[in-house]
Amino acid sequence: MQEKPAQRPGGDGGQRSERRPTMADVAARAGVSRALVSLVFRNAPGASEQTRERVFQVAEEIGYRPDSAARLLASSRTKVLGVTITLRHPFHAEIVERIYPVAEELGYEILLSAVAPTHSEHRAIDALLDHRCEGVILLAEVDEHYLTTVGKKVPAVAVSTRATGAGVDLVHSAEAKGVRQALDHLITLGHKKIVHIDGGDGAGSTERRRAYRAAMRKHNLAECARVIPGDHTEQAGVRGAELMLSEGELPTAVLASNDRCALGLLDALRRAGVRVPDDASVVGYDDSHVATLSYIDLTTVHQDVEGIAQRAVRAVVERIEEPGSDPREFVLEPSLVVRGTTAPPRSV
Amino acid sequence: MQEKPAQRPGGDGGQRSERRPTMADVAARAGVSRALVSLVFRNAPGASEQTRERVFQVAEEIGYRPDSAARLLASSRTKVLGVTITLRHPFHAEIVERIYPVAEELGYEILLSAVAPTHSEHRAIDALLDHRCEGVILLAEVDEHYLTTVGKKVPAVAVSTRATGAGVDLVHSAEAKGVRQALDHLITLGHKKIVHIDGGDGAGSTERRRAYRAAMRKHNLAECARVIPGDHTEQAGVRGAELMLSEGELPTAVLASNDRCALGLLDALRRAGVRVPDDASVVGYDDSHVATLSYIDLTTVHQDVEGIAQRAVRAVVERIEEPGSDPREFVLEPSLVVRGTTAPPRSV
DNA sequence: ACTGGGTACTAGAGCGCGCTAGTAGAGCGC
DNA sequence: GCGCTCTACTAGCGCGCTCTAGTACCCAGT
Repeated sequence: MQEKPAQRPGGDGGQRSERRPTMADVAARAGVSRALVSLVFRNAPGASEQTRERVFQVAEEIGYRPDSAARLLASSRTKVLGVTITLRHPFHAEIVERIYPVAEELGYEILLSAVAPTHSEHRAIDALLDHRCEGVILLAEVDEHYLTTVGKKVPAVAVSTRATGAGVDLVHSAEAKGVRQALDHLITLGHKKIVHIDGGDGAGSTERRRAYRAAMRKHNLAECARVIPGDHTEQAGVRGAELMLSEGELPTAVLASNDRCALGLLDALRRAGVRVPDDASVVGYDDSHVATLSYIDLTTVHQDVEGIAQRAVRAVVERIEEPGSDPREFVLEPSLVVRGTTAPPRSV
Repeated sequence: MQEKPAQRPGGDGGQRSERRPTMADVAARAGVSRALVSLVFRNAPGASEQTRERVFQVAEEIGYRPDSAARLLASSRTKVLGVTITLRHPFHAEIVERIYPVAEELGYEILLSAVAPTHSEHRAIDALLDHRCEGVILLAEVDEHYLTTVGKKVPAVAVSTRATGAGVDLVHSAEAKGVRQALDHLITLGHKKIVHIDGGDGAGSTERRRAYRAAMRKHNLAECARVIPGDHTEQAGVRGAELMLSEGELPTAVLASNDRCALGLLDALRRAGVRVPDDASVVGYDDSHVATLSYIDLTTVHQDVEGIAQRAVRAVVERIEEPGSDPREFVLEPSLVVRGTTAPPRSV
């Protein structure tokens, strides 16, 4: 790596302003008390419209911004919500995008903490707690034991988990219903040999697997049912495809554990000369951003991201603002989105 | 959506502990002064090994954790670094994953703030500043004007930008070198008709576009040079492919703006029956996670993610710990990773 | 015995804010 | 004149921590 000096900034030469202005500075310059400034910034009654404007104007002039840390320390209320995410999971990104506006509407700020290889769920959550979040929304998976512990310290809501024993609010899709819709669609098209590549122990996988088996049974296709172990990554799709291809006879349709898995599957099939949907149909799960892309055009089970975000935020906020109620479970309706990767099987 | 009561947690019934323990609680229980506890937790000298252990033990017993907000308020040093990210950009996720361990090693904590449709760069940065970050690492793009403003308030480093006038540290790849390597590779294979789908005004695009033109000229292929306008999304790749296909005669090789663009391109080409790399070669840029997947196996320009993360963190930290030096620009070496999407052209 | 210099610890003043309790003054009825 | 209420503002404590300037004590050395 090479290092070279960059151009000097013009004008003031990049001098860091010596000290961040505080309320006292604003108060002094506006000729009022510190308390009055506090009042104004909290939007509390008790200041004349005139003074209010004056304070805001002075604040603007000297570049004052209230210090979250201090505010946070002084008030019991911090109005901060913590959110844990798994960076690699696009689904989490989409939920977070929807969380921001809802939180803002309710007057809460969002603090993010990522789960990464060197940054465990525990550390991510602890970081949030240390910053005095009033509540947490857990997108990243957590073991039930720790979830219980967290739930005792602070209002928490876990997304896409079924840890009903942890005593925290739960938000998730009706997985079984989604799977059922997907299978009904495929079976209506005439498919019988429908394989499921599952998501291992990932979020919602158990429910989806179970629902797959139940639906196949219901349609008297129990003997055609087959679950190939996988996970929620593209690799799982590729491995699933390779396994099926090596066995010579392909199923006419595959229900993937999620969209990422479906993508891997799609690509591996196409590489092998299998045309989708002509030779085989593929259904994903999540309806994540990529599924909607024209070149992928994946038939998939849509998760109500907007609803999940809404419910998650509202649940924590409600619990923060009036604690004591029993833990609740919010179940959102999934819906099948039929796109270009499903069609009737050949022989029909 | 349907709501149902979840199971009540066992034992203590999910009672929120009334008050979070403080230093004073630890001090009282351990029979020492508050200051001593502070000492111990800051790992400062001046406490006997015996007392130190005792304090830690008591803290553990009553579940004490130092309060970041208070600590942050009291000390001039907060040891917190802010990072802005664009949620949709996997490349950012990969950098953040590498940032955590480096920051930890240097004793800093990381606070994340996302740029989303309803959460602008400005708001993301402001949120970080309000939480008293000592420095910020900006992965999400910012206009030079605001970058300058931020740089005056706090040590900042911008990743993949060339805003040399903003007076902040800059970290980026030697884009030109990466492009040159890619083109050298293609030309050595025998390609002449090499098209570039560019990244519009996205990070690094101008440099890549310029380098592409320069390299074509150097190899006396200026008359074959062609830039198709695009951006950093899969869509750009698809549109580029459609455009080229509609014109009847395909180039023998395409340099995409980044991996996402290459992916769109790849898929659109394959759909149209164009075999890669037999009928056309494709090169991406970033070497992001997906490129390495076996079913994509994309030849691409590797960006030194580890190096970028390392330099970015070290740069802010150095500037925090000894301010006053001139803004620097760190340039990291890219390297071409040859995988399965490039081969000699047909006619050779 | 008196200093000197450690080590182990403590007192107490902030950090920037929120918030309760209070005051000063204006307006009003009697 | 008096009390009363209402608006517009202020004093000052405390949130949980850091950090400077101490104090108390012990063990040399003279």
